[in-house]
Amino acid sequence: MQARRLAKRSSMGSRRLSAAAPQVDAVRPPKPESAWRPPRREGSAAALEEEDEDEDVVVEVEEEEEEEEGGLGSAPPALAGHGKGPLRGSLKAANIKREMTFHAFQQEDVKSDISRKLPDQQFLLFTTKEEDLKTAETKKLNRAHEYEKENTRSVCLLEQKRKVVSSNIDVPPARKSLEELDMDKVTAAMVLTSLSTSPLVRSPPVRPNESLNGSWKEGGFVPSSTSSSGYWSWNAPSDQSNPSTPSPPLSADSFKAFRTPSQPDDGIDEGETSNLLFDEPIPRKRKNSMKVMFKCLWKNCGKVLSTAAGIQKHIRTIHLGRVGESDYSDGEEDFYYTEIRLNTDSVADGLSSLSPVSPSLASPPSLPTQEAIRPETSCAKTETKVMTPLSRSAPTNLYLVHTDHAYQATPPVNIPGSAKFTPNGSSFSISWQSPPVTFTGIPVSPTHNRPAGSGEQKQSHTVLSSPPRVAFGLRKPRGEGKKCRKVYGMENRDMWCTACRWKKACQRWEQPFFASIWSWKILTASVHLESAHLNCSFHLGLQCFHIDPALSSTQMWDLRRPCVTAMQKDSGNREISLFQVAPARRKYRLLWCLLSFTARICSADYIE
DNA sequence: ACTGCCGGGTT
DNA sequence: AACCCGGCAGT
Repeated sequence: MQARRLAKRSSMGSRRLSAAAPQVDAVRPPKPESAWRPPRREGSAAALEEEDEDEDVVVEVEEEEEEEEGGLGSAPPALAGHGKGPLRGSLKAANIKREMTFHAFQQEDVKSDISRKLPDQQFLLFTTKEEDLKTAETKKLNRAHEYEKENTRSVCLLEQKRKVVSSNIDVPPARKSLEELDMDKVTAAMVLTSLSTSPLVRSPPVRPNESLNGSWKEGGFVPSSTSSSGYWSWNAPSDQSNPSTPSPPLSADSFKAFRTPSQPDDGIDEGETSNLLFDEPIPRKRKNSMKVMFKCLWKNCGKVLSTAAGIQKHIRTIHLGRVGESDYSDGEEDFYYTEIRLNTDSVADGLSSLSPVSPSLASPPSLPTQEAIRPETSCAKTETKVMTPLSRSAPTNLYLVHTDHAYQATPPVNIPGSAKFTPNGSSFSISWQSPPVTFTGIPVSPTHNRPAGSGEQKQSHTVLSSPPRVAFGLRKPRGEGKKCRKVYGMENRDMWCTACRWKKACQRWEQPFFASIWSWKILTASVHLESAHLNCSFHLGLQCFHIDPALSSTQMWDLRRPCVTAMQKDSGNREISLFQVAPARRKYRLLWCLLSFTARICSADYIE
């Protein structure tokens, strides 16, 4: 058998190579492991520039962005040296953004998010576009009409999106321009006014696009026709909107958390970051009922604190062992905690579930997930349990997916068809978090997006109350999304994701990051690398991303552990702007992932 | 009939 | 663990 198989495969493989090539253009020849050495703070950062140039920019906005570059002014030390460096390129992600309902708006978010969180890190680079923004602003008026047009074209964009995608990493300008600040103020005012603040929602810098995009301003990011692009839409409605928030003014704390000491105040981050995450748009309905909590993601910890500072400290001192520097944060803590937003309504549940202990009990509605049932690593179990309960209240936690098999990692937001909660537990309906945000158009596994299917789900996923109790067997509902077999065909079996190759549930086409959209915070995502090599690919949502070894090798960030960052365009409609991976045992841990598309930073933690 | 993928076996 | 596949179940 084996022989047979091997033979078969080998032959296929060869075939495949040729076939596949096109798709993976982004990928570069595998690099020796050496590439993965632990990052050296300084030097390595060579540039990661992605040359996306070729890509046609779908969005006009981007044009501006690209120009800018100069603004990197205050890049993190690590980056600074590089000069334009690698990351500097503006994230072209913007292109995509348009496609997305979010539009420019999102981009900004992304940047901001990133910068915010990882100030030290390359993310700063992202922030960048500020300058662009400036320019944009000036042009804003002129462009306004253009944007509108674009919006109208949003639909077209969908198609286009495939064409373009590139992502460059921008070096974030450390500071905001005055203009931006003003804009931010304005925006912030708007947002604040409409929203109770949430960490997520910080004053968004006003971007040209944003200004144009009235939809979200209004009460929510309603998918305007433009949004049609539709992938995402905001349903303003619910209060649940995640972002809403937080009593605890996370703002300050939370922000800090993200910021690196190195760039403490630039307001940029804030401004930028503040952008909104998708959440921002949600304006109106924010209830004050939302509460933000911060949960430690450290294995077997699960501690939940009300402030980012608190959780950071907890992580620093307890898990990172930095007692002495308890006050100093380099941002690493960010990787180990996540923010959870609780709707007061559900707070009770959430809290109960939050407790590191016995969460499982808390979530009655949640169906028994396979995971729960399956024997898994203790960690996994723990996480699962904890998360499950949270799913309702704190989806973010769900992102942590631990599976026994990497290939089974569940996308953080895996919403199996009809809003069922999949066994993986991690799945939860998206609705929960971002009630306001509805992911409408994702081509991919539509099923995931539709929580609505179940009667329980309220209109438009808005609320994710509880997973449908459907008695779903252990068997995962059959995925409706694309599957590797269909996509690549039997002939290209090698191109299939490992899960498909092993006849397991396909993950490649899942949309793990959806969730990320709403939770701008670092999320633990299910994203994982398929192999231990840099030149491996990992799947985010629809796309299979290939890590470019070359870039990776040049981009090293000081995360205190080996990690690599790389910018990559995806070969398809989605783009991954930047991601970092750190080796975690044999696997690599995806620390952050930025999808221009989603404009969110995600972190994935792979647990063996 | 085809496809997805679970459950469990093999390497 | 990684890999594979029989066979069930959904389409």
